[in-house]
Amino acid sequence: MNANFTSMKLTRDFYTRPDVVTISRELLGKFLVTRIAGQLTSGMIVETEAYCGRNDKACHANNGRRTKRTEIMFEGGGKAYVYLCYGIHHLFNVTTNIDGLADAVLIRAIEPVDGVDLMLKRRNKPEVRPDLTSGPGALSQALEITTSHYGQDLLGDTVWIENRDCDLTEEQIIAGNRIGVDYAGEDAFKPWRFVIKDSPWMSKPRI
DNA sequence: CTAACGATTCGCT
DNA sequence: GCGAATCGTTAGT
Repeated sequence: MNANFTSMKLTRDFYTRPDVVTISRELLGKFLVTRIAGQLTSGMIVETEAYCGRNDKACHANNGRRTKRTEIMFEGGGKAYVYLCYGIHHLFNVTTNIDGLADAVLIRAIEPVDGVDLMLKRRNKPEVRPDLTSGPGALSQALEITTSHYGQDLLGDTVWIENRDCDLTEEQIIAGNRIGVDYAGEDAFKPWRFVIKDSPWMSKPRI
C-alpha cells in the first residue's frame, strides 16, 4: 500500500447511504479538512448531529421543504451545506443520502490537528483551548468555512473529510438530544447528537 | 415589500 | 446565567 492508506478521503459511497443517523455516528473520529489559499487546516470530528428530511421538524428540508437554501440537500450525498445562523455564524453540514432525499449531518465540534497556528489567528485566540473549535460556528471560523463553500463537493480539494484509521469502540460514542432545536416540538428529543465520550473538545452543554 | 427569527457565540454580571 | 449582536432566509401581505 501507499502513504494514503492512513489518510483517505471518504468516497461518495460513504455519503449516499440511506441512514443519516448511522453516518452521523461514523463521522466521529474522521478528520474534517480545508485547504484555503493553499493553507491546510484540520481537526478530528468529536461531535455531530443528524438531520433527516422526512419526519424530522428540526431539519430545514423536512417533508420536501425545497428552497434556495435547502436545495443542495436534495442533490445527493457528499456536498457541503453551509448556512448563516443568527446573521453571524457559518454552520457546516455534509449532505447524505441519494438524489431527492434531503438528509445532512451538522459537524458541531472538532479537535484541532493541522494548522493550529492559523486556526488561532482566524479565531483571534491567544492559545489553544477547547473554545477554539467547540461549537459549529467556532469550528467553521477556525477552518475558514463560509457560505461561499455552499454546494462544494467533498470529493474536491477545498473542503473534505478523510479517514485516518482512528476507529472508535461503541463505548466511546455517546448519544444525546440535539442542541438549539426547541422549535421542533417532539422531534427535539430525538437522540441524534453524537459525541466522543469525555472529549474536552465537545461543545456545551456537555453530555 | 415587510417582518420575524434562527441547528450560536461572546462578554458581562 | 443572561442578553446583545447581526443579516439572510422565509413566509405572508
